[in-house]
Amino acid sequence: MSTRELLIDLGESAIRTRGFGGFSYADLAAEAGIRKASIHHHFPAKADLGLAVLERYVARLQEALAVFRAVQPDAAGAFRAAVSLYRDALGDGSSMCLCAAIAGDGERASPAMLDRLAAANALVIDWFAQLFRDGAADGSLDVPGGPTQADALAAAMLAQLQGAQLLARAGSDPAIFDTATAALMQLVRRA
Amino acid sequence: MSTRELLIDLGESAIRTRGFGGFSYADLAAEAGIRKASIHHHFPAKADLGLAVLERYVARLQEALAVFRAVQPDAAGAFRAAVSLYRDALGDGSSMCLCAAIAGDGERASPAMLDRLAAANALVIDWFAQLFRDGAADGSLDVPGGPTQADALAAAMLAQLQGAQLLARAGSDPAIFDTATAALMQLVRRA
DNA sequence: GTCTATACGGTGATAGAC
DNA sequence: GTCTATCACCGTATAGAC
Repeated sequence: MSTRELLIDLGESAIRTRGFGGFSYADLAAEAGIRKASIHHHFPAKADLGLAVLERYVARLQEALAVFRAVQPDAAGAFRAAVSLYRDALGDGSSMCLCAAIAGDGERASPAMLDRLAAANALVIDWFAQLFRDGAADGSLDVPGGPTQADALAAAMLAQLQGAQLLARAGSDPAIFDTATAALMQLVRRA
Repeated sequence: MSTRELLIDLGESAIRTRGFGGFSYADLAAEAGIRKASIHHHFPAKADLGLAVLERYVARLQEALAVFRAVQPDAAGAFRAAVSLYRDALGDGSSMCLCAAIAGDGERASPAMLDRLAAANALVIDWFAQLFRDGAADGSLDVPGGPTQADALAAAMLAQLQGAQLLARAGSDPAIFDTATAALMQLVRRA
């Protein structure tokens, strides 16, 4: 693995556990086993690293969501896979998905990062909305309000997932995520 | 108003818009019109200020929730009032409720603050749980799953509200909050 | 690509005068 | 209670040798 890739890995992990403002090049250098100045060679400014982390993350997220639709037999299966994705992002309870982590720590991210963040949220919401429409059509999901409510429900779904991560991390207990998502999952899942 | 109170006001506002790690004594001093050292007189360490902000906030939150139950004719009214409280916390779209803000910016808050945060979340969840049980009993709320699901639904409700704030701030648009909460509100509100 | 060395502002915090 | 002055440290970032 290239040093650049390693730095993106470590950067993503750092952002997801401590926020974009919660780590320094010194931290990263120690973890990577190189010096601060070497990081600046790959990412001149911290915002450059943040953007690289975010862009790779969004690309992977988009890919993962597409795979869910491709390999799962129905909308319900893809839905469960997506919820698992957010649950897994919690790790031991100190981490969150990158979007929630960046949104969480205020305005420390660069404008370019905030743009990508908004685009990433929109991407996920659109994916859920389509999923709910398909699920209502194929009968695998019981969408309250029917297909017309798919868009609002999709935004609610993402808010639910990110909010559940926030609660779980505040309580340092990943199990909180399950409690906080069980209700909406039951509503959307056919018995 | 005492300087101490003023500092707590400014501190709360700063935390809710920029996170606990997102403001400095220098910022606060400029806003308050005094010097940094004067702030240290009232709050020797930044964690002291953070704790004071959090404690006052929790006390006020508890009071507000109690008032909702007292003045609203039924559980549905109190429910709507609580949702409005979280909606109003957004301000122009750059602010969040204190709990979401502190939970959001990683581990910059002191252990004492994180303890209070967990307690505050539990307080709100318990309030919602009781509300849902009462609403199911008085018929003003249509609680999915009935009173037995009140606890899980209460956690989901708080996650929904905080997540909706996160999304709204990420998009710099308070209206996103309404979209992201409409679905769950419809589920819980009797037609 | 990585290093040493350094610049420079910001940060939380303290001492002591008024 | 507020001030000036000062502190040690950490943050991002740069220059230039190897």
